[in-house]
Amino acid sequence: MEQVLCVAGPTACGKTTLSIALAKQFNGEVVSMDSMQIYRGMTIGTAAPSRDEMDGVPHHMVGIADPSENWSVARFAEEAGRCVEDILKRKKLPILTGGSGLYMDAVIAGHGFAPGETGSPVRARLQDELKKNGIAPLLEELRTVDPESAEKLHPADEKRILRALEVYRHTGKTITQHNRETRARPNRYAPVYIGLAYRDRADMREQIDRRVDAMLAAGLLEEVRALVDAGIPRTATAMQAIGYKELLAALDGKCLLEEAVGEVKLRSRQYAKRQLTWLRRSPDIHWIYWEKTRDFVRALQEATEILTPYGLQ
RNA sequence: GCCUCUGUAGCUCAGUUGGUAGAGCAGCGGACUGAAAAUCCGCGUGUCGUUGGUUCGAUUCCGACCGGAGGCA
Repeated sequence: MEQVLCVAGPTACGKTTLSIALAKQFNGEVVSMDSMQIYRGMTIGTAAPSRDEMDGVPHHMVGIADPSENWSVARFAEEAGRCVEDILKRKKLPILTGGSGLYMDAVIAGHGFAPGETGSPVRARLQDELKKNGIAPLLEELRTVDPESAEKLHPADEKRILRALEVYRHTGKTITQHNRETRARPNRYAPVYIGLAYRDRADMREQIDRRVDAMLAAGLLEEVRALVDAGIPRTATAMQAIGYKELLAALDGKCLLEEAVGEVKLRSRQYAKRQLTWLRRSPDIHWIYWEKTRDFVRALQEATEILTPYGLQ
C-alpha cells in the first residue's frame, strides 16, 4: 500500500508552513484537506496559502471551486483522491494537509459514500416532512428500518436522522449496514500522521486572535463584500465558513464590526477545540507541540526524525 | 454632603417569605461516514462586596464600611 504523509491539527497551528517545508525536503506535493479552501476568492478568511507562501511547491484542492457550488465530503474525497493518484504516479510524495478531519479520513479510506446529495429530491422530501411534522415521525420511521442507528442518534440530531433515512430511501439498505461494510474494507493509503498543536490552550487562543486581526488587516471584509457582490447566495455552503458568515452580519448592519470580529475569534477557537476532539481519538498521530510560540526549524527537525523510521527521507 | 437603586459563577442576570443558590453565554469534555469552518450531546466551575449584630442557623433581616449607577444639592 502506498504511503502518504498527513499534517493535521487545529486551526492556526502552522500546518501550511510545515507542510511546505516538508514538501521541499521530501520531494512532495501538498493536497489540501480543507472543506473551505476549495472555494475561489476566499483566500484571506480560510488562510489558504498564497503563491508566495507555496514557494514553488505544487498545491492541490485549493481555490478549485466556485463559491456558489455546494461541495460535500464525497465530492471532495473523489477529487482529492485523483490528485493523490496523480502525485504518486509521478513518484512524488502526497502530503495531505488540513483541518477537516472527516475529509482527510475519507481520502485515506477511499471508500466512497452512500448515495444522496444536497438538493436531491429525496433529501428535499425529507426536509419537507421534517418541516411539516417535526422530527418524531421520522425518528419513528428510522426506528422501524434501522433500529441500531435510531438508538445511537440523539433525537435532536436532525441532520443525521435525515441522512440515515436518506440512505435507506435511496438504496433500501441502512446506513448502519453501509458503514459496517465500508469500515471493514482496508484503507486505500497508508498514512503517516504528524499533528501540530499548542501545549497550552491559552497560547493557541492568542495565536487565533492574532491571526483573525491579521486577516482583517489583510482585507477580509473586502473579500466578503466581493463574494456578496458576485451574487454568492447567503445560503451557500461557502458562506458558512468562519469569518464570512459573521462579517456578513456586520455588512448587513445586524451588528457592529468589532462585535463580528469578536464572534469570528470565538467561533474559531470553538472550531479548534472540535478539531482537537476529532484528532484525539486517533492513536497514530505523532504530535509536535508548540511551547508558547511556533518554531518551525525545530518542528521540521522533529518531523524528520519522526518520518525516518517510515522510510521517508 | 444627602437620598434612591445596586453588588450572587469568567460575563449578563435570576433567586432564596432565614435552612449555604441557578439560567443564558463563555469555558471544559464528548460525538461525528454526501452541509463537517457544519451539526449534535453532556458537565456548574461560587468567601452570594466586607464586617459587626439578631438568630439554633444569615447569601437572605438590621447597622456600619467599601465599590458602582442615578437623583438632589
